Amino acid sequence: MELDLLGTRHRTHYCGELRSEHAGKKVFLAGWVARRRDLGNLIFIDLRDHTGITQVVCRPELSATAHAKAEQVRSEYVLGIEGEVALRTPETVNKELATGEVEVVVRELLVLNEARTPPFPLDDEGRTNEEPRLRYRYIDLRRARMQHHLRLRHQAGLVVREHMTDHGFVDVETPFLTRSTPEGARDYLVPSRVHPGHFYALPQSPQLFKQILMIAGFDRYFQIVRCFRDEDLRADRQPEFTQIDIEMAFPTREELFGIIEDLMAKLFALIDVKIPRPFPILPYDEAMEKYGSDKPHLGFGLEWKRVPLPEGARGKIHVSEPIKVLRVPGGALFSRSQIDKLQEVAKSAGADWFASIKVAGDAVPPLAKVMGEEAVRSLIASAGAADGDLVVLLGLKSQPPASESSAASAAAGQLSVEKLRHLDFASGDVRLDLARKLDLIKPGTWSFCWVVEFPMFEYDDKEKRYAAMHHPFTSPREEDMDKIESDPSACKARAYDLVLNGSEIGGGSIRIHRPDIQRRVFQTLSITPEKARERFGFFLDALESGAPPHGGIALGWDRIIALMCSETNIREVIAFPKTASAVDLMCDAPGRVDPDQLHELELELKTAESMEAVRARLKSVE
RNA sequence: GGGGACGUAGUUCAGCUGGUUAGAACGCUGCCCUGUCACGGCAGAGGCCGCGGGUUCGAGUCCCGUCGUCCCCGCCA
Repeated sequence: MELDLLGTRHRTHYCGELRSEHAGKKVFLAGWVARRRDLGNLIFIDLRDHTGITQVVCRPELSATAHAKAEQVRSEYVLGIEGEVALRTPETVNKELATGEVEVVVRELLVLNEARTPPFPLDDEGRTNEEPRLRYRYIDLRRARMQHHLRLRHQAGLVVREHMTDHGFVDVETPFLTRSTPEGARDYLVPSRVHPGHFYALPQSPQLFKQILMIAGFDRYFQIVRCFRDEDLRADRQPEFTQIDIEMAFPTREELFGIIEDLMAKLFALIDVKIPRPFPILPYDEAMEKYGSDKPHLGFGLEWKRVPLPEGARGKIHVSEPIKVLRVPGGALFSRSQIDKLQEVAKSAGADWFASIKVAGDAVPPLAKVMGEEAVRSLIASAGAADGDLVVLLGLKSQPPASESSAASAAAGQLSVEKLRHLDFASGDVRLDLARKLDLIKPGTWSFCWVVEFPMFEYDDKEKRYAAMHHPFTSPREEDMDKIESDPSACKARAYDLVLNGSEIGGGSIRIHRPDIQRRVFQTLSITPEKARERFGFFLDALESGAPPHGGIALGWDRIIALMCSETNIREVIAFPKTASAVDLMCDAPGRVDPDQLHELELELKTAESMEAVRARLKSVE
């Protein structure tokens, strides 16, 4: 159809703005056709923009041209409407609509653009699958929900910038084209045309840059920054994601926590949530014991305890110590099959020994037959269970000792650090499963906490070496400095995570600012001085140039916004996200490139076919 | 890299132990309709049942492979 030109006309109001007090006003609206109801000689059009919907009415007696055009109009056409705001008669008021007391009577209708029939309905309340939504993201983003999420994200960004600025933090941009540092996640590489055979890497985080900014005397830095990781995706992980990157010189942990807690309070005020402060601070080991997680959900009870086997049970069951006990209030009412299912969860979580005790009056639990009544009673007592409760027991089986008295077998009865962590994590899975089954996770709960005192090092069984649990620039606690070499497993880090409702939304640490300590940490991590120089030489030089004590944190922006929007998937708060296989369905990235481009970069593809050819040649040589 | 779920009309789905011409709702197209707002009425169009192979007299349905989407583990702050 023939399209109209906007000319010099300008919009006087948004589609969600008009109220009864505008009655009689001449207005010009612009927007998309959400719906058209053609009653013959009377046509209603719901005109939509990001603010809402206004009903416009076309009558042939007022404008035959406008009415004729309105007959041709279809969903998602772009219209300009000139007309008069009219009060609706009481019986035609639409209470569902903010603008429902009025309508715009059309004098002139401009069809500014046509539109293809939408590939899916826009008012589907989330029923459309993600694949078509991502392919036609420009349609999907027109929905009120997506508009809300991205606009809230914008507002939240303003809060961050204002808050950080008020506290003396300076927004400094750091490079996207940087150097590959093969610690941690896989890098996205960018070939250099000017330096053939050399590659930039996209930053996994601006970690070293922000530390260097501290050395450079910026004192306090922040950035809302994109980071890149070439790892497999999840509901809460994208190959490119955004973090609020923060670093400060001469920090105390408490000061940083205060700044971040204030920030969180301001952010959640945007969704009318008042969050209690200060946030609880949990040492890592306590979080692992009680909640079986390094990102515990504190929005409900159910706390595990590590306990030794009761005296009487030793030798009767072959389980390493400690075991874990949990009181489930009211759990004595669990059915046999409910308990069986719990056991399945425990086993698939990695706890190979599971038992439960129903506490019901004087009834003797079956477990007493195995370990004796005394032992059972002592376990009930350790769990703090009372009548009507269920006590859940979790453990890892031990090999029956070969000879009673050998020191080796005594040690076999005790869990190693790694095994204990394994058992703790299993208990955490069971706890979350119970919470879901007992419906303990209430919507509207905003349970923040800090987890602190993470282990500095983690022993990697496969690589036979220690790895940094946070990253290699994290400082050990001052009182643990002597353990860097002597007892790495016991060395705690000055690292902290921010957790909300069982989701990790931030992590950081006080950094190493002294080159001597950095060298010692590298050594424990089996990073030779040569390797350290090759990878981080520039940074080590900077550390030797007057690095102040410093530390910071990075907040997972996508996750925070998703939580604020009550979304479980961060793709819902990212305008143009990628699928689980890191594909952009809308623009079909990644894609092949022109051979000329490759030639310019002096790159050559080893296609599957050419690899086959190479293999065949090797075989013929043998 | 591994495990699980799914893939049928534009969309969301149904399709039984394999059986004749693959359905529904919404959407779409045309006609009718002056107070609708999920408008209504009548008529209609629309399908490589993801793709390839196999089993079978016969496959949307069973088997194998492959591709895609989602979730989880590994991996990753």
